[in-house]
Amino acid sequence: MTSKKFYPEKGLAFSSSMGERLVTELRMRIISQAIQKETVLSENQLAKEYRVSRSPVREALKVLEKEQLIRLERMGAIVIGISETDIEEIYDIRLMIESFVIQRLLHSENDALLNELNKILEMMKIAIKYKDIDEFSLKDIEFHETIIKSIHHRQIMMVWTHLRPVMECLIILSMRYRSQVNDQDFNRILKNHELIIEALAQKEKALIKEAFFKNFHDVQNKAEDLWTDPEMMKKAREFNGS
Amino acid sequence: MTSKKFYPEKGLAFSSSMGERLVTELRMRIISQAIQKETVLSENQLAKEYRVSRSPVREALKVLEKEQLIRLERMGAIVIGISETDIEEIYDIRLMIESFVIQRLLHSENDALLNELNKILEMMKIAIKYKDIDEFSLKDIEFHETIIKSIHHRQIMMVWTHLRPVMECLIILSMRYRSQVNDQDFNRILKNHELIIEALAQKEKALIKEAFFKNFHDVQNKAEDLWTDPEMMKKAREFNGS
DNA sequence: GATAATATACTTGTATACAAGTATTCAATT
DNA sequence: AATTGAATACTTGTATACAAGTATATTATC
Repeated sequence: MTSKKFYPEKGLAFSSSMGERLVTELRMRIISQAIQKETVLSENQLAKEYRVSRSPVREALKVLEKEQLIRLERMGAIVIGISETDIEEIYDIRLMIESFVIQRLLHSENDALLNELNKILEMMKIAIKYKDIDEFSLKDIEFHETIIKSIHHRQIMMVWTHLRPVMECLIILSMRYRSQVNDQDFNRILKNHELIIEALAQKEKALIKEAFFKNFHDVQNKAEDLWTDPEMMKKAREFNGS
Repeated sequence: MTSKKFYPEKGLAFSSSMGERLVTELRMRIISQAIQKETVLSENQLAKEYRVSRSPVREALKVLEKEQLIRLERMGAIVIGISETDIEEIYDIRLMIESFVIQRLLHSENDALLNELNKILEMMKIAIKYKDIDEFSLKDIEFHETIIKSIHHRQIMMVWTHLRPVMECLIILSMRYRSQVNDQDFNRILKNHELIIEALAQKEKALIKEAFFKNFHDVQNKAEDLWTDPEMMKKAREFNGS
């Protein structure tokens, strides 16, 4: 791949194919508006640009279409991108998933889960300490994924898996932005996650819901202007660690 | 494509590529257990079998992997198939989606929707009258899809779109089975759908939920032994209209 | 006979070639 | 000047070729 990468290397699996790398990179470029809405992408053009053959490009475009980031038409793929409405709706789905998961969690043992969550939380703290924002974002997502995984519901997991890549980009960008604007946000996020763990330990539905909602509110609303301000987004896109 | 098709032709879009056709056919074969669990599929073998090149096969396998019907490994794709737990879980998701939709529907105008639903219901009746079971199944799904579409929520729609193909197969097979075992089921299903329309017209939450749940119960539980009895499944698979 | 090395027949990932279809351009004709 | 029509430069869908890696089977060696 030729030009500057916007998606963090460590988010990728060790041995990922060209196709997979292309997907993550294109996805990040579309969501961060480095590739603008309505742009027409063609397989040949992308193949040339990223110095690969059409096969992996084709594969990538199919994935992005399923994520509704592009529209595959007869002559070229049209970039759809992400609107503010989309972001709200994505959090609708996340809320749906996590509500379902909470419900199930009440009826099952969760010591192993709490242990795992504490581990991830500690890692989040370290990431912040060393100002590794991207790592922090990835661990944040891992935190929630761990909770979702714990109920062993394949179909819920599928919905999550399908949603995750896009949400991951949203969170990475949003966190990069915050790290430049308001450092203190991270402390609150850490606190929220501590609260979630505590609430899960007590197994009280109301408490758990409250903890989740609190985190939700914090995550969802804090970076609103990022998505409308091209300058801000440019900064977030080109941010590279500390 | 060479051998007998299990997926109804009319479920396919007019101009679908080899890859798309392959997906629907393989999906149906896996879900209906014509291809058994643990079977190892290779791109070359499938290409030879269906007389196409590796490209469309490859494309199809990628889709089936996303649906968790197969597992792509280094040497071949392993068929996972669908368990009874999976079916339950799929209906969990469907319930989640439809609950969300109901919630939204209460706050919006729905005359156009009711009209559309009545049209589809009438078509379902005609389909039954002429014993076109597959058409009935497809219309049943269209009925629910129409309701979901009506709230204009792209992300909910994405979850549905992702879930639909597998559910479509489940419903098609289940309906084919019922048509051989108990004709009267269809009348009840029709009644359930009438009830849904009426409830939606009255815009009363409790009533709507009841109508949906009633239909759910009927749909979910009636063909349980189909999924465990290979003989039954064989019949459902090879069923071709009246 | 048991084990190690090699040969082989597979597998996928990527590159490329070709066919069929579509938008565009530009010139000829009315 | 407007419109038709052919040439062209694109597009995707599919087939095929090649490289790199992996499992299996066979052979050679002890």
